[in-house]
Formats: sequence, structure tokens, C-alpha cells
Amino acid sequence: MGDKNINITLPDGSVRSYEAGVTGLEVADSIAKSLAKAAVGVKINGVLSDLSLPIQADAKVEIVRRQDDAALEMIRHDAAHVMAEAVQKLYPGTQVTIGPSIENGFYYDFARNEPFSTEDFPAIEKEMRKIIERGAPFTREVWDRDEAIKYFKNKGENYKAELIQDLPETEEIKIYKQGEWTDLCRGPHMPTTKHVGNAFKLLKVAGAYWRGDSNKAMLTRIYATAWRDEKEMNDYLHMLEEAEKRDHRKLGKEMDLFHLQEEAQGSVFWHPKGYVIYNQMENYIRRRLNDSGYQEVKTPQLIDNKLWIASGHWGKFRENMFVVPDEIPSTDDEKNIFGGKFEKLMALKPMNCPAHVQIFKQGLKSYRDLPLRLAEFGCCHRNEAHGALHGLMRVRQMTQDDAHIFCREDQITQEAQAFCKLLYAVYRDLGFSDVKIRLALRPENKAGDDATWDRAEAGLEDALKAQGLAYELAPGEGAFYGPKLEFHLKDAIGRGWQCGTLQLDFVLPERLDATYIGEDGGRHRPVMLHRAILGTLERFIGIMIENYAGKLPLWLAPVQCVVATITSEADGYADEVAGKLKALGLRVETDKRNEKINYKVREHSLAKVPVMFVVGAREAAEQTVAIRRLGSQDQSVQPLPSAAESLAGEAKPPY
RNA sequence: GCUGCCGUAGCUCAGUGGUAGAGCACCCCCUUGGUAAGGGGGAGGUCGGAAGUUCAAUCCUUCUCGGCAGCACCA
Repeated sequence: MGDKNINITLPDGSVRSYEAGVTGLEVADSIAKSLAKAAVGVKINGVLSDLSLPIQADAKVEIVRRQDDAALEMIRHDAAHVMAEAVQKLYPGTQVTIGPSIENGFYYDFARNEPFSTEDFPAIEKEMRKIIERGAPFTREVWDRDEAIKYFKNKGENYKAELIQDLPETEEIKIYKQGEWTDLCRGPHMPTTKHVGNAFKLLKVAGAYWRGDSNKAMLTRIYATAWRDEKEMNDYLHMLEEAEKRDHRKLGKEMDLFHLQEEAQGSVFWHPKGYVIYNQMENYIRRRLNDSGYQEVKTPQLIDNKLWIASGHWGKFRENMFVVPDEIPSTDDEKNIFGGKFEKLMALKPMNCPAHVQIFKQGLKSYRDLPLRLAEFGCCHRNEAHGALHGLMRVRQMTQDDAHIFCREDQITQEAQAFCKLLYAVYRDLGFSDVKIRLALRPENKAGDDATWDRAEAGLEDALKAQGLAYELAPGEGAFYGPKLEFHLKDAIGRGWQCGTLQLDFVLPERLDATYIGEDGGRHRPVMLHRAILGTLERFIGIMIENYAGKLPLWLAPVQCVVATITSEADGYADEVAGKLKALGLRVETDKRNEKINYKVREHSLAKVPVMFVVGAREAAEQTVAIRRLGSQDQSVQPLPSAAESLAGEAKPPY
């Protein structure tokens, strides 16, 4: 190298000429010494790389300084290496495996007979600080594959050796060293360990399968967070605390909304207050669906496995189903409860679709009947793994805001479009404006021919384009029966949740033999669209609780107003006020306890009651109420009739 | 399901190889107080369950059930 010149385009658009083989550091140095000093990496044509990597061809080059966003990934990845070195120093015999940077931090998976505990963290962090302080440079080498395998095997690093073995033949075996410590790594790294800085913290230990495969060994994973400076890290740690405060399981208990208990693992006991929210949500969606051309149905819980065999669920979904023999259980304690022949099996429905097809199939359907939109607040049971259960977010008995649209292929785009519109309107009403869409395309293992898939994918994509909705493609992630749209919403503290979905299905109508009579008088196959907006009521309510930190909008609040007395003289008037509010359809409670108003205010504030009407002798005499809103110290005194009317107006659901 | 941690009063938690404690909540009494905890008293637990070690187990051991975190799976 050396005799050829290349053009480097900088972020400001300027183009400079360098000898081929120039490094990012040299480019930085040629721009400004200070830039070279601040540089930790370089983006070459958008790809983050080592500063020392020779650039051989024309490229767009962007120097990454430690304070740049792009440096976070390097800080975290380097910190992972530093942690691995520290762990191997402190706990000899521990094998290193992989340790990537992730959102907000990094982790490293170790193989060690004895697991780590959080009590090991201070020692590991201390050792990490030493390694960082030492500031050994990260150096990059390319090794011969067999030599590398031999090297790691000799060191007893069998997982690393396996990784190298499985790297594609075309891939270089890159080794990074930081002082004495050596690791197989794809890179890139910053110049020295010193650049990691001090803003890192080990957070938790957890098990993780080698290569994410539940049949393989369980490793110990250490999670940590790392940032450019302490302030950034503290902001993140505060966010974690905030998330913990908003935990719907905690709030659900505090607000007396629901509970779970071991006799019904994964199924919710809704308390009166929680069920108010549930019913409000369900009724809201019901009104939305009614006005959008859906017809509500209700289908059986227990269905013969014949239908599940026909639908394909028996084959593909059985391990997630609750199966029951259709047999009278024996009451004789000496005998088995069931005879053991299981000639006839039933299953609790895990999905509503096959049942909806049964309704579609009753009587002859004409093309004039399409699109036929059947909605159901379908109560489904899924036999979820115990370890997967999580409050309201992951349950075994769930109620979907489910519907199936039976239509012709040429109606897909318009139906998809109408659905997106409805979904956005609902999310907006419920307080979510940040929604991301993924279009999941055909997987390798799929039913139906390519021409059909072409039309199906185009149908969904056209619907998105027609509405100017941004989306991301997810190749290979579609269901075997058709492509789908996934809607991910972002909550108040930035976490994403997949809720809505729209799935095209060409397979089920075929398997269950659904047909309609077309204009030509012949039988045709309808296309089926599976769709949900909330996903499940349980989970969505969990998301709502966390999004609003329990302070639900007035129309959803279990108790919308508490009428609290200052002295017992106002008891009669408090009842009068509550009666008036109730008559206007509000959910009201009175608090006439022998307690001071401070105490009552505090208690109802903690219970997240949105509005309090405080009444004493004065209000009783003047027929007014002193209004106090959750989260505000202000009070305003208003005549009862106008206060009640305006609160009732405010409490109307958004639709 | 897998790995790790945890399981004491309704809730949040302390504690010890010699059969348990706080705060809040609950009940009673005093207090009628103007916007985030007025005072006093009382009741409440076979320390998740089973087995073992021990003179003695809530504490140590094993098993089991459940919870939590992560993994795998997923709405």
C-alpha cells in the first residue's frame, strides 16, 4: 500500500485526499490535534470501526469522539471486556463466552461451576477500576483459525474455541488484547481501557442459555450499565427506580385493583375497583368496534380437539393448550380420576379464530356479505411456562379484543387501512402517541405460493403507504400462514410494548373449508384477517397502570371523586353531594370518618383518586364544594351544581 | 421449563439454635380538626409446606410449593 490515493468524505461534505491505508486516527490528526485526542473510534461508511484500522478505499469517514452518542456502544463493549478480565483475574477457571453491548449497558456470559452473586460485585467493580486506570491499549490482531482454536482450547476456553469453529470460513479471526488479556472479538474497541471511564455499575446476575438454546448449558450472566458520565448513569438509574415505582403489580395491590394467587396461577382475580377499569376499557372498545362495522359474538371455551386438529392448532400449538378428557371423573379414591383411554379430548380455546370460522360457515355466505367482521372479547387460555408468568403482562387466562375479518383478496388493503385508522384513534384516546409498525414478511417455512404472498405483502404495505405510516420491514418474521403488521407503542418512560396486530391468513379458511358464493355463482375462499388493538385487556390494563403511574384518566379511575368531610356537621351535606354526583353517573365515595382533613387528603391522594370534593360547615351552608385535584395543592370553591355538571362532562369516555 | 435469589402479622420489613418484633392498616376510646399522617389503648403470626439433624429449629440440611430477576417462549 501507500502509492495510491483515496478520497475521504467528512461529515461536513468536504473531501480530502489521503494515501490508501490511512487510519482514522491519522485522519483525525490531520483535521485537528484536539480531534485526534478526543477520538475513540471512527465510522467508515457508517460502520463503527477501530481508529487504527487502515482505510483502503474511498469512504465517508466520521470521527467518533468519546462524548458522541456513537461512543456509548464502544464504552459498553469495552467495559464488557474489562469486566471479563476482572472476573477471570478474581475467579480463575471461569470461562468467558460472549459479552455484547446492549441498550443501556452490557452483559457478559460466564461459565463457572459456582454462580456469581451480587455480593461479588464490589470486588469485580474494584478490579475493573484498576484495569481501567492502568489504561492498557486495545490492540487488534488477525490470527490463523486453527491456531486460535488451539490457543483457546489450551487455555481451557472451550466456548471461545466453539465460537471460532462456527465462524464462517470467510470471516477473519480477530483477536483483541488489552495488556495481558486476550479475547476473540469482532470489535471495534476504543484506544485504551482508560476510555471506559467511571460511569458504570454492575446490576444483576441471571442465568442465560449458551447460544440462547434451552437445550444447551446454562451460563451465568452479569448485567451492567455504562455511560459517558455519572450524570447520564444517574438519570438512567432514576428511570429504573421510577419504573419500579410504577410496577403494575405493586400499584395493583396498593390501589386494590386485582390479585393473583397460587391456586389460579396466571389468572387474575379482579377486585371491584380493578374491574371498573376492565369494564370501562371493554365498553370503550365495544363502542369503537360497533361503529366500525364489527359484529360482536361469543364462542365456546371448551371445544373438541377435532376442531383443533382441523385448524392445525393441535399440531402447532398443543403444548400451549389446556387439554381435558371429555369423561366423567371417577369419585372413587381407589381409582384413577380418568380411565386413561382418553378417547375424546376437549381443549380450552387458546385462540378464537377457529370458532369464528364456524360462525362464518353457518349458512351460505355471499360475496355481498363481505367483508364480514366478527369481534369477540374472547376469553382464551394458554398453558404458559411458569417462569413466563408476570403480573397482568403475561397470564394464562386472557381476554383479547379479538376480531376476524373475512374478505376477498382485493379488499385486504382497504380493510388494513381502516384497521390502522381505528388502531391509531384508539391509542390516541388511551394516551399513546408514539407507535412503531413492523411489517413481518414471509418466513422460510410457509404455507401458500409465492404469488399469493406477493399480493398479501403488497396489500399490507399499500395500506401503510396510503396512510403515510412509517414502518420497518421484518423479513422472515411473518406467521407461516401469512404476513402481519405488529404495532409497538411506547409508554411514558420509554419502554416499548407490542400490542396491536393485523395478520393475514390464507391457510385457516382453507383448512376449515370456509367459502362464499362469488358474483360468478361459484364457491370462493375468503381471506381471513386476525386483528387486535389492545392485544389483551389484562396486559393492556397493566400497561395503562404503568404508563399513568396509577393516575388513570378520569373516565377510567375506579373512584372518580371522594366527598370528604371536615367535620361531622357536614355529613348530611356530603351524602347530598355524593347523591348528586352518582345521579350524573359518576363513581363516588364519601369519607365521613372521624379523621382530620389532612389525613383524608393524604390517604385519597395516595389512593390516586383524581378529584376530591371537600365539604365543611361553610360549604354545607353555601351549597358549594371545595375542589382539590390529584397532584395539585390548589383548591377552588364552586357551587355544587356547576361543579358536578362540569366533572360529569369531564368524566365522559373519549368515545 | 432452566439458573440464581427470596418466602416472618392484612401491607412494608427487622430479628435470633432456647417456641417472635416495628411502622402502617384494623378494632375501641379521646379529639370536630380547613387540604398529604392528632393522641391513647387493643387485637392480630403453628416464621410457605414436609421430612431430617439436635436436648431444643422460624434460624442448620434435604425435598417441595410459591414469589422475584433473567433466559427460553410470547399478547
